[in-house]
Amino acid sequence: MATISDVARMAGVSTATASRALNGKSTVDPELAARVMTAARQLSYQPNGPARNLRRQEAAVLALIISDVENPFFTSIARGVEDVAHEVGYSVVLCNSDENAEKERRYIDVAIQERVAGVILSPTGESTTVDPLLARGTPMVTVDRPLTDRTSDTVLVATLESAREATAHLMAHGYRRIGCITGPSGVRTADDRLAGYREALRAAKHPSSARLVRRTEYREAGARRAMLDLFDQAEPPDAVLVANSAMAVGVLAALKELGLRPGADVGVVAFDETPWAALVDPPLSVVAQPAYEVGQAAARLLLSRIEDTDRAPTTTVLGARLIARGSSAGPVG
Amino acid sequence: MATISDVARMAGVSTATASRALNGKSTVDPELAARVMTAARQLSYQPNGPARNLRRQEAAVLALIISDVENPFFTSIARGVEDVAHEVGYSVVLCNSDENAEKERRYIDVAIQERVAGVILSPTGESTTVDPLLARGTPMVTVDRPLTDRTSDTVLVATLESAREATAHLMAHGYRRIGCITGPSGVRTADDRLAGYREALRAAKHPSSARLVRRTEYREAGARRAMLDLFDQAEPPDAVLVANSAMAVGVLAALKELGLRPGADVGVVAFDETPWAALVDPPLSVVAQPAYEVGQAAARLLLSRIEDTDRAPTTTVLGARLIARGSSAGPVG
DNA sequence: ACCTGTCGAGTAATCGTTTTCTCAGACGCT
DNA sequence: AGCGTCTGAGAAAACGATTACTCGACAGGT
Repeated sequence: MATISDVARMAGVSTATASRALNGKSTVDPELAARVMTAARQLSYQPNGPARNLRRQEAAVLALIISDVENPFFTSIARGVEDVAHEVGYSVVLCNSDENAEKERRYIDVAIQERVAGVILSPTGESTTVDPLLARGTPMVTVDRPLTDRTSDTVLVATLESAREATAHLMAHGYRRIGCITGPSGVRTADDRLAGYREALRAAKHPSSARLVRRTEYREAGARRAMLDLFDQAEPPDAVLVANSAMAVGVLAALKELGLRPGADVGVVAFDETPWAALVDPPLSVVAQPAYEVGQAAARLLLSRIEDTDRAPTTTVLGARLIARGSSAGPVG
Repeated sequence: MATISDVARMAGVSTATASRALNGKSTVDPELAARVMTAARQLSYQPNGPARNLRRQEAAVLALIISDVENPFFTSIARGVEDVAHEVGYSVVLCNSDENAEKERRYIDVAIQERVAGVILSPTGESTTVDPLLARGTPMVTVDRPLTDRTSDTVLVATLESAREATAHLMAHGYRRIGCITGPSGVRTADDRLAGYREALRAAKHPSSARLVRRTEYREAGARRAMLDLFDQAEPPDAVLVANSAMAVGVLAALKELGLRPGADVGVVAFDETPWAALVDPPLSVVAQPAYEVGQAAARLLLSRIEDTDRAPTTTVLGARLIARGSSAGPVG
C-alpha cells in the first residue's frame, strides 16, 4: 500500500512537502503541489489513519454508544448525530450496548483506546461506567437519560411532563382506572414516566394504586406478561400508559389475546411514534419523541465541547408531542 | 494520559518487558509481570490504539456498511455480526450508507484509511465503489445483494424462490390478479423478487401484466403512492406481493384510504417479519428473512477470510420462511 | 573446565504521519 | 552594499506501541 514517502519520491519532493501539499496547510509552490497531487492519484494513495491519529493525538471520530440498535428511537438519534457530524468532517461509529453495563464499559474502553474525539451515550444506569471518560477528560454528552450522580452535557426529552400530559389526556377522555407499564426501576426514563403518571393522577385526585403499575424490561415479551397480569386481578385498569414502542406491541398483543379492543375497552397511549402506529385498528395514540433532534442537539453539543473543554455542562430538554388517535378516544358504555 | 513508558518506569522494567507482560505474549518473570500489572492499574493505563495499530499494521475492527439503519432487516444483521465478532475480540463499527453510492464510497475510504481488518457491506448497486477494497485486497463480504460484475464472499437470502413461493401461496388462496410492488430497478433484491413473482405466474399460466407491477424506492411513501396508482386503473389487482416492511406500511395505509380490507378484499404478503405484523387487523402474512443468521454467517466468513486471504470466494444462500396469516387467507365473494 | 543451548530482559528499530527546526535564497529597505 | 525579513522546502524529531536483535547468566553435557 502506497505511503506518503512513495508519493514524495514520485513527485520529487520531501515527505514534509508532500504532507503539506496533501493537507493544503502551509504555502507550497503550486507547481510542486500539483506534482504531489498527481503522484497521489496515480498511486491511489490513501493516508494511513492510525499513523495520522498517532501523530495528531486525536481522531476525527465520534463514538455513539446506544442501548438498543433495534429500537427506532435510538436509530433516529443515530441519524441525527451522523448528519451533524458529517457536515463538519467527523465520522461516527455506532456501538450497541444492549442495555448491558458490561458491554457499555467495554465500548467505553474501546473509545478511549482509539482516542476518539468524543463520546455520546445513553447510559444504562450504573454511572460509574463513565468514570474513565471523566478521568481522562474525554468530551462526552449523555442522551435520553441523565447520569445519576455525575455531571456532563445532557440532552433529554421532557418525558415526565409528557407522561403527565398523556395520563391527563386519558382521564379527559373518560377513562377511570388508569394503569402504567414502564421500564425497570433505576432507568431514569422509566422512573420519570411513572412519576409523571402519578403526578397527573394526584393532581386530578384520581384513584391510584400500586396494583395498576407494572415494571418490566423495555421489551415486548415483558410488557405482554405485565398486561396479562394486570388483567388477571379483580379490578383491572380501563386504560394504560405504556413506556415505549416495543412494549406497546406486547400490550396490544395481550389485549388481542384477552379479546379486548383498544380504545373502546381499554385506552392505550404509548411512548414513541412508529410507522405502524397509525395502521393498527384502532390507530395507536402516542407520545412522539423528537429523536432525530435529540441526536442533532447531542452532536452539536459534543462538537462545541471538543472546541472548548471547560465550558460548564449544560442540559437541554426537548419537548415531546402527544398524538391522539383512536386508542384513547374514550370507553364505550 | 499514561503511556507504556510510564508503566515501565513505575514497574522498574523496560518498555519491551512491559509490553510483553501486558500482552501475555512471551515468557516474563511472574514477579515482574505482577509489578507491571499493578503499575498499569495504578496509572489506569489504556493502550494507545493508533500506535498499536500502526505498529501491528492492522486493527481488530470490522466495518459494517449497511444501506439503512432504520430498516429492521439491517439492524438484525448488525446484531448477528456483532455477536460473532465480539466472541473473538473484534469490534464492529456500523456505518449507514443510506442507499447512497456517494456515502458508501466515503465510508469505504474511511475503512481503508483506518486499516480495518475487514469490511461487510450491502452494496447500493454501483459495484465500482468497492474497487478500492479489491485493489488493496481488504477482506470483504457482501450481504443481501451480490456484486453485479465482481466477485467476493457473499451471503444472500433465497429471495427469488421466496417471492415465487409467496406468489404461489396467493394464487393457491384464490387470488386471481396478483400485483407486485418492489424496489428500484438495479437493486438486486428488488429485481429478484420481481423475477420470482413473474416465474410463479408463468408456471401457473396465470394472467400477468406490466400494469400490475410498480417499482419505487424501498420506502413507505413510494409504496403508498404505487398502491394508490395500482388501484387507479380499470382492472386493479386483487392481491399484491410487497418487497419489504417499510413498503408494507405504505401499502396498508393505501388500502385503509381506499376503504379496502387486506385479505378479504386484497391479499397482501410482504417481505420481512416485524413485531407489528401479527398485530394489525387482519394479521399480515410475511416472508421472514433470517437476518440475524445472515449477519452471523457474514461475520464468520469475513473472519475466516482474514485468516486466509486467497481462499476462493464463496456464496452462502439462506432460506426464508413464509408465515401465512390473515392478510392472505383468501378473497370473499 | 569448556562449550552449547536456553531463558529472560534490555536496546533500539520500526510503523507512516505531522510538525518543528533549520537553512538557503530572494527581496526590500536604508 | 549590507542587513534584516520573509518564504519555501528539506532534515529530522516526534507520536506510542511492538518486536527483531542482542547479550548476560545459568544449566547441563562432555
